Amino acid sequence: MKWPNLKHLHYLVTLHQEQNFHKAAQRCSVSQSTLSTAIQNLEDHFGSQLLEREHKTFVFTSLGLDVVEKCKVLLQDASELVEFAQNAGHWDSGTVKLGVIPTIAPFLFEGMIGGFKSFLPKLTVELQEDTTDNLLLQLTDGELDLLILALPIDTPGCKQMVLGHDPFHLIAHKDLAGSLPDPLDIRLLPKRSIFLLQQEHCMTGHAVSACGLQHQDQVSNLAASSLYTLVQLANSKLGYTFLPELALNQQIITNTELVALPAEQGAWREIGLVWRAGTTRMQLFRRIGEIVAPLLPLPTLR
Amino acid sequence: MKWPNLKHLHYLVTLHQEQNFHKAAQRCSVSQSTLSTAIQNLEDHFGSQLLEREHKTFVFTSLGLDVVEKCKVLLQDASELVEFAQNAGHWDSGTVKLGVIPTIAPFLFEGMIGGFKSFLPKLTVELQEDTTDNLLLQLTDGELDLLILALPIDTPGCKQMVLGHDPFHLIAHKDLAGSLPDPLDIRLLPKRSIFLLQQEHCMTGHAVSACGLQHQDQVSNLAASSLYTLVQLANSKLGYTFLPELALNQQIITNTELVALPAEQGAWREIGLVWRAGTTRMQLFRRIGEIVAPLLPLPTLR
DNA sequence: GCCATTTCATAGTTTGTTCTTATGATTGAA
DNA sequence: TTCAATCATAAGAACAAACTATGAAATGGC
Repeated sequence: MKWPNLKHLHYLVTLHQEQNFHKAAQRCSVSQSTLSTAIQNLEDHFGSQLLEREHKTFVFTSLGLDVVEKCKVLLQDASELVEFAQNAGHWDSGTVKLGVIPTIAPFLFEGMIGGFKSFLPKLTVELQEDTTDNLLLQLTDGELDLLILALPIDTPGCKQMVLGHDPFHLIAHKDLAGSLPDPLDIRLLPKRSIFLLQQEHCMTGHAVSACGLQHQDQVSNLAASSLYTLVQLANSKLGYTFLPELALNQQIITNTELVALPAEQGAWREIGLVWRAGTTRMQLFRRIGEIVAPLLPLPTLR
Repeated sequence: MKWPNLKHLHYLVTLHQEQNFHKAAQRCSVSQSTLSTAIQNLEDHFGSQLLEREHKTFVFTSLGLDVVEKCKVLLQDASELVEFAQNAGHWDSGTVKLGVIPTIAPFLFEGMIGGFKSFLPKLTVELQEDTTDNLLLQLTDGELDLLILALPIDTPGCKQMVLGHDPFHLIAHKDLAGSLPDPLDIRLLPKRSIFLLQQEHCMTGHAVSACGLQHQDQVSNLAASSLYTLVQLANSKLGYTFLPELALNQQIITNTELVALPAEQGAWREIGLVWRAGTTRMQLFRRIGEIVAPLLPLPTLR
């Protein structure tokens, strides 16, 4: 058995990601020619074509694509092995690359960093903020190890662990709050008066379904890119919005003219951890869950 | 990320199996010093001890043992990747290392070899005969790819596929057959008159449970090591035995004075395939199952 | 159409890693 | 004490992987 060189398999994966020899070589800190010959050597070793080259351009063959996928898994496993050995088997040390969505991250980072420092002092945590879709891609590619997302969401090949609930609140300027229907019925609000985030933020979908806003005319066409924008819009009496309690707890509407009104029963999103099925670091991830859970809003009985 | 050399990880696994630098080096076709320094380099790379050396002898540290286990998995995955790429994605070529238990192997080998030649001509099959326990160990270690076993049996981490039934028959010398109770009731046979295989053959357990022989005095203390021995014992009028129909179909009692009597209803073993959960070669294994199944006894309605 | 640019392949050389042989050092058995 | 077994170490040979420089084919702007 002639074993392939993991470094060269990594070149192959990077080439697939960059679709360009030069850029891939740069990312691997080698010269373009090194990467080029390494790929050719892999093809020789396998005795089959991974790329179809034609006139200084190339496409991956379907075998090549399959091999890339398998390489990603193999490299992931190899790096977990090295991490494991380097941490001398200590489950609570090493590095965790943690991804968090933007509607959770700013309200949780401070508490998490403190919690990790106290309860997992040997652990290095690298935090990364991005949308759910991007984070999930990076998770399956091994670029991240663990995600904090809003659930429910479909995560094929991954395991979820629910950490807590995060209820939505209707946010209104105090001058407008008095004229709201009582009991609160969102369907009675003016057309286009509810501001939500851009579609790529999963909170929009969760708020829509949790608050029964499907097919409703009340949602504004203006889509904000952050919760802070929503606060500004509402504070300018331009309309209403929804914010998660997590954000309210972090004083997001302090120093504004806004008031928060409990949305209807059952209007919440769940917050949970997501990791690759088949990771070897479940014990660590569970511990992280135990640290994060108390930072989430307490369940209120209503 | 500095990637470890898979060849060196293989050295480590071999050292663990041989518990001796010299022998391990021989098996890897390198010099003893090569292996010695490779292991030390691995330790440097990991920054932790894999072996405790003392006075020219050594033991694996508990970390070392854990690393060995992970290495086995990694090497297994790597070799599957290489096989896959070398077969250019052709599911029906390459090599399958197939293990079969001794109470099945001799009666199936001829038909299997013919079947594989006809229906999977590009496939190389390496056959190996051993007890269930040994085969399962080799399967999980990646030394074998696929097993043909008698079921039911517990196979953690593995998937099973039932191929067919193999009914047990009571075997008696023709001079003794007339004096058997009618209808046949095994509990009426003389004490210690039934010969079975040694305990390590799973057929013993299957015959015992299928024929209701638990806690029965009829089983002899003499434990045979092969079905051929059982035939000899029965043929010498020393007592009775059970044989699977699979063996009878292969003329195991031709040229003897023996007759086969159908054992009671429900007295059979199942024969099935077993492979590692998570293999990438299921399609091939299913095809192999389709080739082997017709070689097994036809289900007879009784 | 022409020239600059982009892109991947190839050649020759340098660098670095891996392996071998030879040797040393320690232990236990004869 | 001597011999055999066992693992570690050192120095140089063999091999693999990297770099620089260059070539060749296509694309795009002028």
